[in-house]
Amino acid sequence: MDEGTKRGADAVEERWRKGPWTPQEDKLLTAHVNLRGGGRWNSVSKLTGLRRSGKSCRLRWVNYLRPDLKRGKITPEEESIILELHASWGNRWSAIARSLPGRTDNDIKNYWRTHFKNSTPPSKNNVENKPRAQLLTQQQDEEMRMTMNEIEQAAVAHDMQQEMAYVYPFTGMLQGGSADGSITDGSSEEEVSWGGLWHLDI
DNA sequence: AAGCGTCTCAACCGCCGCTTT
DNA sequence: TAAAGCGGCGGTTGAGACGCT
Repeated sequence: MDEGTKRGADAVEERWRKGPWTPQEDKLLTAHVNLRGGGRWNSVSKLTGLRRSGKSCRLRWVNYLRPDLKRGKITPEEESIILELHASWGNRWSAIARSLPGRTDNDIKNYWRTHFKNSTPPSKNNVENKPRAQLLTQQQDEEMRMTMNEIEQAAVAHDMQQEMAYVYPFTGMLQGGSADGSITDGSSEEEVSWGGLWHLDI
């Protein structure tokens, strides 16, 4: 059965914009996430006035707008991590991405397809044949080992978020916004505020 | 300089599983 | 408890950039 017919929210598709994001849309989304945080992506699209689905907003943020994203080529170190983790986990790109701070599952997926798809090394753990639950347990063990490294990286990401707050100072001008980027309670005013932001010449 | 093939990356689609009602 | 809503994930595609002939 077609997803669009089954799921009501996604079924009204004509009203959603598709295709490449404009700089204005990027700024709106960035400002909103900086102000109110991620998650609840459907409400993000409503509150910002963006004619994008919640899924599309999430994807844009996760793959492109996040301040802690690392740009540029995959380094040899990263490549060896990808190879190692892929041997253990298979195509679990999001899990692999969590072990490579600043890289998205999309980055890794694209990189793998380009460089290794047609020369896949034999998986030492034969991951393709393992049940998902077993994979998850193995993955959790692996992730536990990465924890200390991730804590360090999170600290770096926190610094970068503060930097973003500097880059997008107009977010602080909005009603309900606070200087430290903390999330405030939703109100009937916020739609008005975001509607106003949508019309800002930014 | 033009044509062609390859690479890179942004974005969409469909499915799955968790959460909420 | 079942259904609906939603977020997350993996697979796939298409357009633009780039390099080679």
